[in-house]
Formats: sequence, C-alpha cells, structure tokens
Amino acid sequence: MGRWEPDAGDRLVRAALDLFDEQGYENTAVAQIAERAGLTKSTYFRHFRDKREVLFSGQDRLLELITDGIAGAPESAGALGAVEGALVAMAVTFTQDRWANGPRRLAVIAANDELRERDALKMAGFARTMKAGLLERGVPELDADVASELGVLALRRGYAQWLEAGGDFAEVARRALEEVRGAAVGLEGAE
Amino acid sequence: MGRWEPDAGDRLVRAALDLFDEQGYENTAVAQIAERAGLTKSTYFRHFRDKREVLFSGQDRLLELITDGIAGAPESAGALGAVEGALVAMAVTFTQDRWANGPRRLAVIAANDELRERDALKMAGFARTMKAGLLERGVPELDADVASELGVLALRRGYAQWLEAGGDFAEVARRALEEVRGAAVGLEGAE
DNA sequence: CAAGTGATGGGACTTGGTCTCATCAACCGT
DNA sequence: ACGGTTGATGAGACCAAGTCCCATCACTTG
Repeated sequence: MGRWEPDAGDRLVRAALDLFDEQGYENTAVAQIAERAGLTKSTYFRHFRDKREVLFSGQDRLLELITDGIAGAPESAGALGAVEGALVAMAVTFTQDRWANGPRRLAVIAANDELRERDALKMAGFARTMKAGLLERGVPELDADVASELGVLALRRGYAQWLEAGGDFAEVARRALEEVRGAAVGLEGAE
Repeated sequence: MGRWEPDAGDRLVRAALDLFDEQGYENTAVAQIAERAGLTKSTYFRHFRDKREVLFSGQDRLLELITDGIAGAPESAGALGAVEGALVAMAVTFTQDRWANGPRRLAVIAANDELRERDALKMAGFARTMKAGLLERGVPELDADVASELGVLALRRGYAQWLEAGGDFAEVARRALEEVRGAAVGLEGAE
C-alpha cells in the first residue's frame, strides 16, 4: 500500500473537511482538495466516486455491521431487539479516528443541500439494509418497515446525543432506541 | 402566460419521462430533453433547477399541503391524528393530471441512484415539514420525530398501494397510517 | 537486472449548470 | 397606429464535475 506518501484517502478527507469548513462546499473545487492533499484530480476520483462522497467514506462498512448485528441478535429477540443489535454493532466504527471529525462533518453537511441529499440517501440505505435483515429473520414486511424506520431515527438521535454528551455509543444508542420505542407505542389512533 | 407555445414545463416533463424511459436517465442529456420539447437548454434550466428536478416538480406544493393539513387538524387530535390530516390534504394533488405518470415515474426513479438520492431528500423534507407542524401544535419533540417518520412511511406505503389498486387516495393513505400505527404500538422492547 | 504491478500524473473530452446579452411576441398607454 | 415595456425564450461563453486513456515512476519479484 504505502509506496508513496501513505494514507492518500485520509489526507483527502482532511483536506476536504478543512476547505469546506474555511470557504464552504460550493466554493471549493475538487482540484483544490487534491492539491492541498498533495495529489491531483485524477487521484481524487480514484478514491471517491464524486465530490460529495469524501464526507461519507466508510459508510459501506456500516452496512455490513448492520447486517451482521441483526443476524447475530438472539433468536428470541423481536424486530426492535434485532435493530438494537445493529446499533450496538455500529458502535465500533463510531469510536475510531475516522469519526473524530464528527461535529465538523455534521455542520458542513447541514449547511449544504447537495450534502444533505447524499446524507438522506445514506440513511435510506441504512433503513433498507435493516429491513432486509429483518425480513431474513422472518419478520413480517410491515413490522420490518416500521422497525427499520424507527431504528434509523434512533440512530440519528443517538448519534447527535453522543456527539454532544459523549460516553459509550452503544449505550447511548440503546437508550435512544428505547426512547423512540416508548414514544411509538404511546401513539394514539387518529380518531 | 401563454404567449408562445403554452405549457413549456409540462412539455419538458413529458419529454424527459419519455427519454428516460427509452434510453435511461444517464444516457439522456438535458439538451436532448429540451430539443424534444421544442426548447433549448437555457429554457430547461429556467423551469427546473437541475436535471433531476424535472421528475419532482410540484412537490413544493405538497409541503404547503402538509403544513395546512396539520395545522387544520382538530385540536383534540393527537400527533398521528394531525399527520393523518396532512396525508388527506395531499390527496388533492395526487389525483391531478400531473401524477398520471406515477408508475413510469416511480420506475425511472428506482432505476437510478442519482434519482433515488433526490427522492430520499424529498421524503426527508416531508418529514421535516410534518415535524415542524407538530411542534407548532405543541407536540413534544420526541413524539413529533416519531410521528413524522411514521407518517412518511405511511405516505410511501399508501402511495404504492394506491398506484397498484387505485381508489381514493385519502382513504388508502388513512388505512396505511392506521396499519403502520398498529405495527408500531405492537413493538416489544429489546430485552 | 529485466519484467511486472499498482498508485499516481496529465490532459483531452463530455455534460451539468451559470451567466449575460440579444430577440421577439404580446400588452399598454397615448 | 405607434413606441415603450414586459416576460419568456435563444444563443453562446464559461467553469467545474466526472470519465477515459495513456504515460510515468516506485517498488517488487523472478
């Protein structure tokens, strides 16, 4: 791997985050990111499939963790129990270096429509993957839909809380999921 | 309005849908869409802010309907009751001509990542708007989050069911929401 | 030491998207 | 009837995202 300066991907991520932070996403050209990382546009697109993706790298790994987490939940667990398994499994990634930039990353994404669009797609991908895992366990389609959607909501809420207050992500996510479940079962019908 | 050939926007939508259908989204250039509609690239971008948006026009109107539907729900209604008001209010748009192309539109979107991305953003926008409306009614933040997320899920499921089986959209959506609610309140805790 | 491998550089090319200016049909007031 | 205004369009320059192809160069292997 490291025949030239190592960690080209990480350098690109850091350069991008810095530049987006300093001058905004729209005012930053891919060539500029590459230049700051000591690379070229060609190399940039070899590492990330487009300009946005540099802020979302590593999320493919999360899909695997979700699948494994759901499949690995005890057989006795219900749909939400399996979803909890997914959230807990994701914790290992969130505590790594790559996510040290979490708050800056969130701020940059929130400030730009294109990036929020990509974020929405990623979240939808999480929900899809959770739903597929639940169906695999024999959960009925409707319940799988509801549980995966609530699971992603708990993930979003738990992630935000974890960035603010810190602590063990697995624990925070577990609490967020229980919170969401409590609110869901308390919902009254329309009339 | 119609000093030249009228309905430039509609012509562009139809041309785009045809071309995407025939040769795929990626193999179609904006200039080509404009040409088939008897217009130019310049005019295309005056009607739609980018290549994707031609498949999502009119959804801004839905945001207003959501807001009005939630604000107009009876005071006695709970969070989900207000969400039901939003779904019912959206029905008027879905039954109009512009949505006659629903099935083709869904198929084109499903076949392309860029378009699914835009779709995910639109759905997130619906949820955001629902949540804001619920907060306005004094619904606690957590409940607003859960209810709006379930509302969008019911919208997606109801829309698909309506495209398949037809009938009155308001009624189909109401049933879908009740279905989702039933599944949500039946969820067991993790352990 | 020669051949091979893999990450990079470089540059041509297409297309999405912006911007500015010209055009031209309908409308409006005198 | 006439000149000015308005608003949608056309035309074309221009920039950046993204694709493609080929050259290069560091390091590895036989």
